[in-house]
Amino acid sequence: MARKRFDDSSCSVARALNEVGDWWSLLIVLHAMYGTRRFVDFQQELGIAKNILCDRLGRLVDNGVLRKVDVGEHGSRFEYRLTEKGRDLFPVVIALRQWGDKWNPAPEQPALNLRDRATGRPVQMVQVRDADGQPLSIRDVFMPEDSLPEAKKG
Amino acid sequence: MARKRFDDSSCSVARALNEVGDWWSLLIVLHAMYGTRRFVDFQQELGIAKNILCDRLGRLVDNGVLRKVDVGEHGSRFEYRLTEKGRDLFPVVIALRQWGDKWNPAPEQPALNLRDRATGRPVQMVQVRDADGQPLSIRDVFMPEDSLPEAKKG
DNA sequence: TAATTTGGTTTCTTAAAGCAACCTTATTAA
DNA sequence: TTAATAAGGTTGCTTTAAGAAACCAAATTA
Repeated sequence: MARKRFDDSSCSVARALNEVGDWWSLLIVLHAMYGTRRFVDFQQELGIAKNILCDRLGRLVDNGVLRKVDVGEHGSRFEYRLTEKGRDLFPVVIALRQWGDKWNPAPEQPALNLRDRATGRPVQMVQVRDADGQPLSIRDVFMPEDSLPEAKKG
Repeated sequence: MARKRFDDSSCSVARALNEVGDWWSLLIVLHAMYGTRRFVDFQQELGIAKNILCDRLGRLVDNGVLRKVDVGEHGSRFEYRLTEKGRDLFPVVIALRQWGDKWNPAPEQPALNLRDRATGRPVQMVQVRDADGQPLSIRDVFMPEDSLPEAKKG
């Protein structure tokens, strides 16, 4: 693969993708949000090779997305739990799932049915909103000069 | 790499990641949202190898995220423009950028400063919201049985 | 005490990423 | 009018990561 790293990129999306932008990491986070915590459970649910899972869990822990908790008192039993940073990926994951449900629905699979625990009502589509809460499309926004990526500035 | 494909996965996040979940695709979409349309511009802005860029653009076109437009009348000049499906990734990209700005801010780089074109006011944080528009954390929601991923059902 | 589970590590193979060179068709410059 | 450059690729080679399978040690369970 010889992947390019983006650790030092001036773009925060690139840096974010460096942490969770590979094939597995975001799926691991997703399953962690579904409630998975144990190594073997991730392995079975995702169908991921153990060495890759090791690597990804370690990387996610290093990046502060998960933390490794020693359970079972004297070693050899661990749980991987989302940190606040990891839980903060909630809108990203849900937005991605809603996009997938909309544009590549599985014929036999129901779309995301995420509900407010308090009221039982389904959640809204994740959207970019203006200060008044109105949804904005990409055509409705602009970015001041200083927010554009490097190469576009000169 | 020998990557596992998720085309047939029952999880729409996995299928979404199959289309835009690699290292480059989402960055290409991001730059397309910033206004980039030409092959050479993507190449220079992203610092991506030409063959990889070719492959990714072609894949994004195949998947209906971009469309290739013939400009310059008689061939050899093209533009890659976002489709509606591509533009629909707006909340995903913005949520990811906001996450990156929050958790891995670049010391010298300003955070995302995206503004409503109509009012000039900054956009809100992208969040999952209940039916009344109130932000929900992952702890505030639940998923009915039929929305859980395969492996958790049995 | 033996078998199994958990959470790994090691080795090997395969395939993708990245680099550089090359190529064709237009356009621009001399 | 010819030469140089730009756009948009393609090809071939090298490096490196992904994936499969085997192996392993500590702890738990039978």
